[in-house]
Amino acid sequence: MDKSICPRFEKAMGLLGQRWTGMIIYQLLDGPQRFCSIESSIGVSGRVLSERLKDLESEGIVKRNVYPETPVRIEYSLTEKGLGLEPLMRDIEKWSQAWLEA
Amino acid sequence: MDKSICPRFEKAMGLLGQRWTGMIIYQLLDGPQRFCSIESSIGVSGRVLSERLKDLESEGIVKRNVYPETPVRIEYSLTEKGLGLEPLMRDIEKWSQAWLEA
DNA sequence: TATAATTACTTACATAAAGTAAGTTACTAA
DNA sequence: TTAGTAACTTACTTTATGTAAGTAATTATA
Repeated sequence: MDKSICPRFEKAMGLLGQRWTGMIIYQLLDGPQRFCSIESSIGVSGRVLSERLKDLESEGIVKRNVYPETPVRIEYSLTEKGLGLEPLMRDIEKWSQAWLEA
Repeated sequence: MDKSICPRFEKAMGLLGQRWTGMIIYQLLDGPQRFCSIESSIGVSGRVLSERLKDLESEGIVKRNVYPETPVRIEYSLTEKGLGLEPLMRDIEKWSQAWLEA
């Protein structure tokens, strides 16, 4: 094993290369959203969504906001770090428009 | 399920969101490379690398070049479509430099 | 000359990740 | 009172990945 690749790049890829992570972030670019809304819009299972949101929160990419109304409302949003991924997401959009069939 | 997300974006994410795919493409940005070289540089198993290269080839992102020398030499390189992913890879680099610890 | 090594894989088997469906707790609307 | 929604969790099944060994062709080494 040579492993000359930058460990930060590797870590970023480890995050983004996980199933659903990119879709969740992309979805949150539209603004804060609730659990069930993310779930239904991208088609991820609750089991995995729950797992991913926890990971992303612990990485400081997503923030969990609790609004103590009745009933309580919980929204997930991107942090500054998470918003930093927008250019990247736009590149994926552009590439997919340019190179993939509809 | 609402699924208002662009199907092309979804497909792109389905590709890039697979384990190792991004690392393979990133590695190939440095130029054509042989199987065992990719294997050792990113630490992917031969089993999965073989699978991914076939997928990427069938998607037209990677090209398999056979040089009939003795012994035969096989190199993998990015197609134009694959090279189109460079800006995206550079954005991941930038983001990881800006937001992740070394 | 026999043995070991390399390249580009494939195969078989074990473990980890994801999907599915049901369950939970708190609350609301009919 | 019954049904429904939101935000999850749990148990179980299926799929994906990791690990290690095997293969075929060729080359280098003792």
